Parts: sequence; structure tokens; C-alpha cells
Amino acid sequence: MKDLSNRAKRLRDAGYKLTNARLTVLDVLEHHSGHMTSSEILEAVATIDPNVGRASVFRTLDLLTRLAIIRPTYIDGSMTPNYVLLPDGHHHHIVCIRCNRVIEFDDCGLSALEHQLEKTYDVVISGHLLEFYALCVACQDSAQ
Amino acid sequence: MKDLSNRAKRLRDAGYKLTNARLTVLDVLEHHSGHMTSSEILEAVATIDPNVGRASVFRTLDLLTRLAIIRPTYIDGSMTPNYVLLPDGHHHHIVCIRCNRVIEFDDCGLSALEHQLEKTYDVVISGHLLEFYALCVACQDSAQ
DNA sequence: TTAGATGCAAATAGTTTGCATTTGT
DNA sequence: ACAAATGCAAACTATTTGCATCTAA
Repeated sequence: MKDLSNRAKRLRDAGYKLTNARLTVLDVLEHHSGHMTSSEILEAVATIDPNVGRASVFRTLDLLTRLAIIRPTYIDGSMTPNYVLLPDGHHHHIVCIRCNRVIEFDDCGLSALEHQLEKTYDVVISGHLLEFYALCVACQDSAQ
Repeated sequence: MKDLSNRAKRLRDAGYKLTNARLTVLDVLEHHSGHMTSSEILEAVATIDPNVGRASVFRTLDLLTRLAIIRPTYIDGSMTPNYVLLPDGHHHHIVCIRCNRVIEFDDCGLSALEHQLEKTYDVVISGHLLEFYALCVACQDSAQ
């Protein structure tokens, strides 16, 4: 039995079985920093364990999204989503609107806003995603 | 000739032709508050002008995304993105992780962070999207 | 006038489903 | 033991492409 990551424990604690398919998908996501498309995930999973079915990968991605462990987001203008882990429930990046380069950053200082929103709308917030759209250094130079 | 919305002007100023297909898509988005899936957009466009082709709608959605006029985002766990207008370049909402209800809010107080990021990473920011994931009032009650 | 954009229909790719079988607890 | 989850392959759906034609500037 593998030792469990925190995220695996969250799965288990939410009442889901820790199956091979689920642990493999989590493993792939946790050993890759940054964003992954579903195709990349499918490919990586197949490399580790060819027995894991396509459908289970998608089912797991849905599940992880519902548990706010990952979040799908659009990065490169294609229809395929990129999945990002939401460590500590949040994630932040800057996407270049020209070349789609992604810059990730940590600080967001949103906890004050978070508390205010919880009071105003009577919700219990578990995470967030903050995306900025910008021109990166390189793309500022090469004039449009 | 219709009178042009600000967003239409942004298209024109960026060097794109103001074609019927593009103006129709913009019109649909601007006369609908909140989020729209691509299917909803396709349907609404077809109602207004059945001559506009499916492909042009998708091409326009891509274009508007690249210009940071709209932003695709995942709301309901399906693979189909929901497009939101980014008025003044930004948009904020809270999505219930249980029932997918969306609460939109205005204030985000991110301009300080925005300026700081521009300096730190040497980028020129044109907009942002901020999503919170939460349990809404209704879903807090109906226990897991 | 003419580069850019379109509409169409066919091709592609990504995702979901139904179901018999397997597996975690 | 047994509900939950899986793998498979087929079905679906959303999106993209190629190209001849059209049109905004």
C-alpha cells in the first residue's frame, strides 16, 4: 500500500474509495508542476498503468474538480481544458494573451475579501482561482 | 449601419473587420447577463440570423477571448465552457461546488495587486477573472 | 480592389455512456 | 458481502478545417 498524499486522504474522507485509477491520476498531477491538459494526463496515466481506462481518468478529473482539488481552466485558446492543482485551495497565474505563456505567483491577499464574501452571501468558501490576462515582456516588444 | 458598442470598437481598433457574424455574436453576448455556453450562443445567433455559420461563431469566440473581451470558464462540470463578458476587463463570481449556482459580485480590490504584479513580472495586465468555490446557503443545509 | 472573413459540410478530437466485471472497505 | 468503481468500446457532441465565395474597408 502506497503512503497517502493529503489529497488522497481528502478523497477518502469524503467517502470515495481509493482505487488504483484515482490514485494514479492524483499521482500524475502531483508529480507535474503547473498545468496539464486532459490529453497529457491520459498519456501520463497510460505510461504508468496502461490498464487504467480513459473513462476513469475523466471520471476522476470530474471528481477532483467537484472536491476543489483541481480546477479546469482555459489557457491556450484550444477547447481542451488545462487542469491545475489548487494547493491549499487556491491558485493564481498570469496568462499572456499573445503567446499563452503562464506565470504562476503565490501571493494574492484575498483572505479579507474571502471573509467579506462569506458574510455577505452566506457561503462557505473552499478555494479560488485568480487569472490575470496580460502581455508578457517578450510580447510587448514584438509590436502587434 | 448599427451604432457600435464599445466592444465592437475595440474589435475594429484592433484591426478586425466588423462583419455581420462578429457583430451578431457580440450582440447576443451583450444582451444576456451572466454566463452562456457555446450551445446557447449558437442557438441565440441562429435565431437572430440563421445565415451565420457555426464555424464563424467559434472563430468569433476565439477572437473575443484573445482580445480579453470574453473569457471561457468551467461552471457546471460539463466539458462545454461558459463564456462571460469581462466588463472593464474583469469578472468575479462565486460558484457553488455542489449545485453550481453562480453568484456574481463586483468588488475585488485587486488593483494594488495588479500594479505590483506588473512591476514584478514586467507585464502589462489587461484583465482578470476571479472565481471562488463555495457551498451556497441551500447546499450547506442539505447535508452531504 | 483585395486581404480578410465567411458559410458549408466533412473530418477530428474530446468526452460520456451502458454494462458486465472487478475491487476497496 | 456488496455498493461503488472500473475498463471497454461504442455513441455522442463539440470544435476545427479546407476551400470556394463573399464583403468590409
